[in-house]
Amino acid sequence: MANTTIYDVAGAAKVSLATVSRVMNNPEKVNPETRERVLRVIKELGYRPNAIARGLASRKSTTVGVVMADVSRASTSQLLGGIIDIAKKYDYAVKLFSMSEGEDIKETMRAVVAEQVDGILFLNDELDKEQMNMVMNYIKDAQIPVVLCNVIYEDDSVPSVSIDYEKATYEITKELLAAGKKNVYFVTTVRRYTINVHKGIGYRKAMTEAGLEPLIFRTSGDVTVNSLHFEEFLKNNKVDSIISVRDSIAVSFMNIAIRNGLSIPKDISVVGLQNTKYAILSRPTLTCVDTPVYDIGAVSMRLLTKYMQQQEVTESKVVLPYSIVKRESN
Amino acid sequence: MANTTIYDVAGAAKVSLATVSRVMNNPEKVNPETRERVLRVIKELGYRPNAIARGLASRKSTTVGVVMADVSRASTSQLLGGIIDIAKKYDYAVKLFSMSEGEDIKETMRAVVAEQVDGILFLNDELDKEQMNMVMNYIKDAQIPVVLCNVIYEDDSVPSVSIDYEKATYEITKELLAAGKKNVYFVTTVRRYTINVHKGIGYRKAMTEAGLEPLIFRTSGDVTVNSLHFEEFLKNNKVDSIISVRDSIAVSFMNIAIRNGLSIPKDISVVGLQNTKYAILSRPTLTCVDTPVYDIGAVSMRLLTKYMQQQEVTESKVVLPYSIVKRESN
DNA sequence: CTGAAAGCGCTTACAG
DNA sequence: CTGAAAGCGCTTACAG
Repeated sequence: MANTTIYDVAGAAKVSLATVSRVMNNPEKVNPETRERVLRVIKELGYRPNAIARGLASRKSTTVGVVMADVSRASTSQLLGGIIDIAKKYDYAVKLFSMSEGEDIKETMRAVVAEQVDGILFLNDELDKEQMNMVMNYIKDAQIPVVLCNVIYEDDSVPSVSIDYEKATYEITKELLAAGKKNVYFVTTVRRYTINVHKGIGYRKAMTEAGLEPLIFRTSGDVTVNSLHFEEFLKNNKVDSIISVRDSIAVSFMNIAIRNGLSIPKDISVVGLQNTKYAILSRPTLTCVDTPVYDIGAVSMRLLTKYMQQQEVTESKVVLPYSIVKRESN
Repeated sequence: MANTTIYDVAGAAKVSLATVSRVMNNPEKVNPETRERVLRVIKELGYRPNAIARGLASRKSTTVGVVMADVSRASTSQLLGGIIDIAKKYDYAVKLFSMSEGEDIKETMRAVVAEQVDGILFLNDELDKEQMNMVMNYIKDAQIPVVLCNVIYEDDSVPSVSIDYEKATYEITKELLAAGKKNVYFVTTVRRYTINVHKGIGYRKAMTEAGLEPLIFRTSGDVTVNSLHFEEFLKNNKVDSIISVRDSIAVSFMNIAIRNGLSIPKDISVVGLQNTKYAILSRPTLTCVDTPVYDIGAVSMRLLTKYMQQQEVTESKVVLPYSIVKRESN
């Protein structure tokens, strides 16, 4: 039972291997009786076609490549959750490729292509414009469908799924301003992730419209590092509210503020832009823009199946809705 | 440049495809001059062998299958981080398979085998004994090397990597008892994950040795659910310390306790058994057994490469060291 | 050291 | 509706 092949099935069902293959791929072209007989044998032997051989013969691997920067980031794993569920539903296998900082990006892309994936889900939002151009051109040359998954890239020809980060951040900034806040800081990462850049644009817009100077504070995603930053920050700046690109950074900020005798939200309002589990495990709980990360993953995967199967796509740039979850921090 | 094949390389280098293949797989068998010539052409054309074709011909896919329950769990993604890094180093591709609750386990295993992976990393610790037996037998029949990654299974013939959860929990329970605690509760999940069961064994042992009755409280991993549980729990029980199988649950507990006017650690000591980011983002910060999850993933993958390449393995059950990180919560 | 040839386990026109 | 045969892009004994 170790390795049943199509020949074994053909032999046991007394048909040719071509017929077995047809039963699996074009059942309607096979006489119902023969079909049933073959199906029975397949079941009996627990036969599953060798995916590699099938891939070579059909020139389709029914595998998608997921290219990401870092799995351990919460958003990455949430995206993966959505991707895997939908991939399973459509019978695609999922191969993972990481592009760590400092590694050869082109080499990784070459590996992805060599693995013969039928489509690519690109989740790495840590590349700069030039690198993105290179990667996208490479994929285009290889003629592999691609969907950007929670990554912003200014080229309308590349399909993508995300939310309108600019608008969401604009909106929540307006809310803080409407509540009478003046010194609204935008706390973002030192690293320039594409989506965080867009959050920043929305924030600036709201501030500028209100006749205020944008106030931006950059810090590390590493909690041990940003704690020290925040002590400094609070000492040197007048601040009545902050908007943080990451929930964990917002929570870290709240902890420092409270330790320094400040009260949240009385002295400072705090909002996050993700709505992860950190937001409900903090004290006070964190008001957030809710980014539907799992859905972004799921929808990307679904969109990619359409491209891989040459189905018609009406909307190549999907913008999912978001909501704002009001909690205790503002 | 879309799809360079071995024939293109052979043609351009004026050798047969067999020689090109040898340059890639057994370079020492090729005349250095020819080898250099071929390598130059490979580089020029940006050639990478079609992984699928190579897989079929060599009957090795250089792919490992990672079988897990749920990607979005923090520990899963951390394990994945270690796995991916090492897989990349050894030139293995990584394919993901999820086994969600209620799905057909055998069907998933059939899929894994059909995908022709060279080895399996099994991360799903949510199966019961019977299910594990079935899965392990299936893998054995298929003759695919497997390593259990942070999963406990009582069969010494199956290689695995984890820490000694029993001992770690025993130790930290002893520490609490040594500090004079009497009502030490073990807070675990309703679901019986294999590693949590082993944590429980260590806890019971310490309690029993101290002549105390084990006090076990089961709750949900879902914060909105366990918050309510904890209110009830605090009302009805005398408790001076808790040990939680998950950091997030410990943090949730602290929040509820503090909201109910209790002080941590003055009234209740709290410790976690993971050491995730939750432990440093809580107020107070959480004392933890530090489980080196990334390392468990990395070491599992390394171990698996040895099996896949028929290298000798001296230690099939790897038990990694852990440490205890003292913070503010006890 | 190198090439011709068989074969990996499938799919897919092509006949019949 | 079914089978024989070619072919997918490689690897690997086998000759030479």
